[in-house]
Amino acid sequence: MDFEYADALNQAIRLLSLRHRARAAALLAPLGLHPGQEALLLELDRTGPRIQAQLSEALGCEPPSVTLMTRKLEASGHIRREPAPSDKRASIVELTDSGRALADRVKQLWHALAEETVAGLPAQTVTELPAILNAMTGNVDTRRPASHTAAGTA
Amino acid sequence: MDFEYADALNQAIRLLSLRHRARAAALLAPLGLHPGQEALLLELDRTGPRIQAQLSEALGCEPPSVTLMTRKLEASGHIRREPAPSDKRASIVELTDSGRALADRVKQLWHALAEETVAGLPAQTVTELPAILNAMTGNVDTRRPASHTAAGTA
DNA sequence: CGCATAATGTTATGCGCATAACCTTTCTGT
DNA sequence: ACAGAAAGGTTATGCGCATAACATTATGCG
Repeated sequence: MDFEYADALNQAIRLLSLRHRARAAALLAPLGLHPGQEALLLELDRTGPRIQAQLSEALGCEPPSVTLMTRKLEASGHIRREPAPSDKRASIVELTDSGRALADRVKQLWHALAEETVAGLPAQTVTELPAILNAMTGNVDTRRPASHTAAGTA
Repeated sequence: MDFEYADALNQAIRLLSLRHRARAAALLAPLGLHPGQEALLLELDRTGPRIQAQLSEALGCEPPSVTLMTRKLEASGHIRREPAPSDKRASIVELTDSGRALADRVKQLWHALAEETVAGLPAQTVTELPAILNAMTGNVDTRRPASHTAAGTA
C-alpha cells in the first residue's frame, strides 16, 4: 500500500464523516434534534428502556456524553429517567409518548438518508457496505480490542 | 430498502467515524496533535502554501474552524501565517521546518492507520473503497450539491 | 469614479464527543 | 462482616466542528 492510497482512504473516511453528519444535522434540525441524539432515540425504540451504561455501550460513546444527551432529551420531553429499583446507582431511561412519535419521524428520515447516501452505487456494493464498514470499525476499535473474524496482517 | 438496512448503514457510518477518529487521536496524541490538524498539515505538505479559504475548501470545514486550527498550529510553531501581498484580506499559511518534519511523521502514522483500517478485507474491496466512500460523500454533500458521475434515484 | 456586492477572515456561541476527577453504590474475597 | 475493588453516574474542562454576526478589502457595474 502506498501513501497516496492511505491518504486517500483516511481522507475519504474523514470527509464522509463530516458530510454524512452534516446532512443528518440538516435533516434532524426541523425535529429539534442534533446529530447523535437520534441514535439514542432509535436505540430506546429498538430495545426498550435501558440504563445509561447500556446506552453508552450501544451508542459507542462515553458515559459523560450520555449524561448530557439524556439530560437534553429529557428537558425536551422525549425521554424519562427514573431510578432503577434494584440498583440505586443506575437510572432507567425510556421513551415518552412524544419520544416515541419523534422516533418514528427519525426512522423515516434515516431511511431517506441511507437511500440518498448509496444512490448510484452498484447493488452488490450496497449490499456489502454495512459489513465492510463494520469490519473497518472493528479494526480500529480501541474499546473492543481486535475481535474480527478475519484478522489481517497489520 | 428496508429500515433495518438503512439503520445499519447509518449506524455503521456513525460508528466508523467515531472509532476511526478515536484511533487517529490516539496515534496523533504523541505528536501533540489533535485529529483534524493532521489534515491541515498534510494539505500544506501536498500543495505548498495556501490561503485559509483554500484550506477551508480542501479540508471540507468552515472558515472559522480554519481560523482556530491555524492559530493553534501557529502557536505550536508548525505553521507560519503571513499577509498576502496581493490581497490585504488573505493570509498565506505555510509549513515551518518543524511543521514539515511533523508532516513526515504524520504520513507514517497515516499509512499505518490505513493498513490497520482495511486489514482482513478482500483486496478488491480495498481497491474500490476510496471511490465508494467518495461517491457516498458526494451523495450527501450539501456544499457541492450533487455532482456525481452516476446519479441515482433520490 | 463611486457604490453595491462579494470574498476573506475573525469573534462569539453552541453542540457532540473526549478525558480526568469525584461521589455513591454494589460486588468480591478473605 | 468488612475492606478493597469495581461499576454507575455526574461535573469540569478541552477540542473540533458548526452557524451567526461582524469588520475589512476586492470587485463589478452604472
